[in-house]
Amino acid sequence: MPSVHENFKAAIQQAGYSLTNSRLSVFNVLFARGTQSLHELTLAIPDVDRSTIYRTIGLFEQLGIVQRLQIGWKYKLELSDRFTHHHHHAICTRCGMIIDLPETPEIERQLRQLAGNHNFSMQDHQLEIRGLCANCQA
Amino acid sequence: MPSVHENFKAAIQQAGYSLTNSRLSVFNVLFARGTQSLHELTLAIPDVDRSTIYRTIGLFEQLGIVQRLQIGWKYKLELSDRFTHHHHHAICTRCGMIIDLPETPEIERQLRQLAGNHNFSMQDHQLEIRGLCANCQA
DNA sequence: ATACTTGCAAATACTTTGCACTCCG
DNA sequence: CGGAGTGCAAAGTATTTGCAAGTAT
Repeated sequence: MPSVHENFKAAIQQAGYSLTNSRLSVFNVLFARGTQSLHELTLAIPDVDRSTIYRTIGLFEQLGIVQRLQIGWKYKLELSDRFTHHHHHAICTRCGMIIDLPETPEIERQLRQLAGNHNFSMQDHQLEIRGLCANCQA
Repeated sequence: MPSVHENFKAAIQQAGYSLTNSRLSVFNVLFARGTQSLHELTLAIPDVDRSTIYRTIGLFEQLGIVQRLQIGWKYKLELSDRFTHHHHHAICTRCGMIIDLPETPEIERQLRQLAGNHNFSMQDHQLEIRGLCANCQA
């Protein structure tokens, strides 16, 4: 049972890239703090240059290590399903809170079928639900 | 049965805003050309200043007339469900083509239930499926 | 008439790039 | 050692804002 970090190391190296301190830092912050903006990431890792963080995120995205998540006008970053469990997002339109919702096999199955009906082969999907969280419904 | 344009006019005016030529142009281009980037929008309407287009899109989004759609790193704009039918997007990761998929009541029902299980009341949702289109599967 | 809108130009914010230097394998 | 990776600074894009002038109701 490989650990998360071994998993990360393998993802980087098997693709032929080096495991550097910058890349490790970015990964660690994403792992420790979860979903966040690129700006937050740069604040969390002041010793690594902004441009390096951009390049790192670009690489991670290409390798499927992180995914972007659109929240209204802005986007945030988080580790992909490979490092967390696949989940969806419920975003409260009033307070902005993000709740993670688990994937259900039934929904997954339906989506695959829907795509298949249109001769499209699904590799991946992203779902965002907007509405009101428990607090804001009051 | 109100026409699309009457519908638009009502949406703007009932919210207390004026129906101006700029706003009408932006709406018309979105209606005629479908999903497109803000940049494409400015090219299509050179007589309207960029900042006005930004402001217009901001207003439209706030009024629920347009929605943003994330395509990889960039976003595109399209009219919301109120002016088109609700649909999902399948994006080919190879050629970038976007296919519209119809909503199914069954998926809708499941999502609402999933949200409800977490005390979240769903107002709206957006789904993006990534994979390969028929051509690129070859 | 008058408050809402727009154009213009300038300020911000965000992202990418070239190049010389550093570090990993 | 040799090429991949990084910092720095500067160039590009994208987006927002203040204000004077224009316009819809």
